[in-house]
Amino acid sequence: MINFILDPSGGTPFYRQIIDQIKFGIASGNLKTGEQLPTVRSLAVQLKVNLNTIAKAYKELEILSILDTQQGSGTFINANGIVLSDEEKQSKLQDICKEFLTVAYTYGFSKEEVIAELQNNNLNNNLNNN
Amino acid sequence: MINFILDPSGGTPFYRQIIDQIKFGIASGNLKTGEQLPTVRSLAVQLKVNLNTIAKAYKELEILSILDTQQGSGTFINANGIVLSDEEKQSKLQDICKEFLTVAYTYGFSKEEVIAELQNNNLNNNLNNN
DNA sequence: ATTTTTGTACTATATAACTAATACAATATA
DNA sequence: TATATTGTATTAGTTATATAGTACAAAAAT
Repeated sequence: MINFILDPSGGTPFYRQIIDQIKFGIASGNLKTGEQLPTVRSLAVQLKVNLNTIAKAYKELEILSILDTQQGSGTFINANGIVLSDEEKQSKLQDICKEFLTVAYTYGFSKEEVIAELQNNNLNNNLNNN
Repeated sequence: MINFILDPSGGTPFYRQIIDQIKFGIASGNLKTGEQLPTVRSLAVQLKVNLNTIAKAYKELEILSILDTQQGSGTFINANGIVLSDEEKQSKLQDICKEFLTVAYTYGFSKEEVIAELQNNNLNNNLNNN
């Protein structure tokens, strides 16, 4: 379960706020594998936006294999995060690490600093089966 | 020194490609502190875009204190990465680490995996004075 | 002091992004 | 088999983004 909330200021599009909250919900363990998300209509009503805005968020996450959706029944958290081959996983890992280090270095942080902070971070997830 | 290149396909805006290449140039050590970047006009001619496109990239990096620019003389790599107070630095470090871990977890990577890959990464920078 | 070089500001335009209204289609349920 | 529930598709309108053309302003160089 997760409590969706939209911030109209700040400039971040509604659909992206929803995407981020779902991603963080998974990463933090608040959304479990197989769990059903609110229907596009119910969440649209709750957040006072059009149902297409919700559908757009769900769709993007479905393309990433984060969600699993069937017309008629609903949208669910997919089993094992994003599905990639071993080569793709390794390449993706290198990509996101390089991107992250570039940002960190540009801010003046050292590799040791970021690793220490990562180890200190208590964000955890419920999907790992590596 | 750095060799700018623009990819018209791929959808990434020209000005953002320039920003990314400068950031990576700094993170990789190919751009040194105090080094002058090409003038907005010369780079615009070289890349066959309008000078405002270059100016927009330089401007965004100047706001982040990554570049230092003076009308009449040119644009230069600023001394010490982004300038922040200790509190701001710590907060920023936590922010980017949380963001990074969320992405990593969503892809199914464990904290150990990303730390191992970070340690394995040989990207280095020339700005650290921590 | 004049000219050249450098970044800046203003304006316009085309494209993309975002959100909504509403109709459609597939599945589940009574 | 109807009907309700769920996601999907189409269309439209508004706003934001990206880029360019051109004029302006500040600093350096002569």
